[in-house]
Amino acid sequence: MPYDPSAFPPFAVTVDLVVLTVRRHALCALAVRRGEAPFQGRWALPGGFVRADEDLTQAAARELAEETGLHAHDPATPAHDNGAHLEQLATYGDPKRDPRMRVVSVAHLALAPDLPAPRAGGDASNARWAPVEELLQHGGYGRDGEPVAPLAFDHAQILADGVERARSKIEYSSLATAFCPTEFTVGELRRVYEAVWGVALDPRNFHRKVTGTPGFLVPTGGTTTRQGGRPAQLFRAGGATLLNPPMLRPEV
Amino acid sequence: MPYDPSAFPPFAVTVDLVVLTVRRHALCALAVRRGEAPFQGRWALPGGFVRADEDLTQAAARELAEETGLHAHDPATPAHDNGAHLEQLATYGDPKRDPRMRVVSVAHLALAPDLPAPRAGGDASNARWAPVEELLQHGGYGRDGEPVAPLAFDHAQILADGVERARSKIEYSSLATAFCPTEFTVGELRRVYEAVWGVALDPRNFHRKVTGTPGFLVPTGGTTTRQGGRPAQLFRAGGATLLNPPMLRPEV
DNA sequence: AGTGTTTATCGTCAGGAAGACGACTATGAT
DNA sequence: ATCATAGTCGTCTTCCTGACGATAAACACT
Repeated sequence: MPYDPSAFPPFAVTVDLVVLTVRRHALCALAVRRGEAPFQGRWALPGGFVRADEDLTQAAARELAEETGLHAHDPATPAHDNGAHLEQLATYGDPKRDPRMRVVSVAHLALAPDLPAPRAGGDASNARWAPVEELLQHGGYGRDGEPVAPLAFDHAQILADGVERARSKIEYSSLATAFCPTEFTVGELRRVYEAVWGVALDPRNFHRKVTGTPGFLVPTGGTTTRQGGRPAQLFRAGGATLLNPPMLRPEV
Repeated sequence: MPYDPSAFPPFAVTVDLVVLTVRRHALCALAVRRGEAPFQGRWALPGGFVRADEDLTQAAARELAEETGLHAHDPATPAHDNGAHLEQLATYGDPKRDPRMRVVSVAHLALAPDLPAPRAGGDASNARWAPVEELLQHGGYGRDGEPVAPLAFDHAQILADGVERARSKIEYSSLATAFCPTEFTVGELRRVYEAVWGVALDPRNFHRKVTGTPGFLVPTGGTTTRQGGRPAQLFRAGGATLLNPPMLRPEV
């Protein structure tokens, strides 16, 4: 039976990106300002159309590189090479999510260390890192006193889903190291957990947990650095990707 | 700026279903035989095109009802009403996954109790419950001596992802009850875990764990039934959806 | 030099949960 | 009556966690 184009309705397929990082003790997401209707001038998640010959992951990696300069490393890549972690998040396909046409968006979640400055088409004023609480609050006013408009489309929902994925996934995987540079201290890793979960963790118990889990952290031998206080050992992420038993997220 | 159809390539969007159940102590998935090319005559996961005015979840629920007669209950629905659990799994969009055209498939995972007999377009010979190991083994021979062909398209990968999702999700959620009828015993629930994980669990420790987790199981008062041996208390799924601490999957 | 501050790291202790199993109970089958 | 089968209750040991005391090694002052 030959291919019959009338047998199915055509869709546009996009990828949207939830790019998370930790800056100044807060979990932040990359937002870009929309230059055109609909939602012109509003903040949105970065994203774009999937090209005709492109895999979904390729499209997400391409958009990520275009927006941040980060190259995603394949989850298969063993060692932490300071590229961003990239994984598929979920797909959003409400018929009315884009008023122009039928668009199905395959959202991806990317986790990056703090380093990069955002750039959207070379124009820095149209891209920024914003604390996720700020992007998710509906109505009210941001830190700068400017009234906060909700994200465009269903991007608030996508962002919330991405944040929730990140929060739960660092419990039982070594994913939190994706927020850290190649070499990092136990304290830096702890501050990642604290920022992502929005809680305070006991430094001693945290240290015991992460250093006691085999394969999670490997000391780089080369040892100290500073962040104030006593020098700390430097580690890099070990081969272990699953954390068993998991790191427990405190209640309440 | 008006909508410009030439700005993006058109895609076909489908939903594919990983429908799992537990029968005769084995984790089984619903497979349908393809009636047309490509992969004519091969087994595949049930699925179909998303309609122009349909949400992705609606499309998955519709396909599920068409193939099994099961109606999915919304995850928001509180009580276990013997409908199937349905959730989005992942999206597959390799440019070459369908030789005819560019198809993006949003796979969904459904978990159902044992009861229903499969029916695909009214023809029972074109649909069956098959143990997932049998569907996933490449080459070799099935229980009936018939040579086993791999599933059509990338459905082996989708099935494997769905099985893995189910295996990990019953660890920390009450999802295993979706494999049980409305009322069930602790032993029946344990046999679900054993079938999904492919391990043996200690009946005493399992009983202590599930009855000791508040909100997980509620006794129906009406109490006994038989499955051989001493009568057991009947329970139904409680309101708790998260299992903390999780049920531990035995190693090795 | 001495003192205070900050962060890192090691240790101790009590409570909770899980694995291993023993023991007892209530059915149906022989 | 005896056995086989499942369900349910306890016990004991071990491991992990949370709470928290104590020490160590840097820097910023005075």
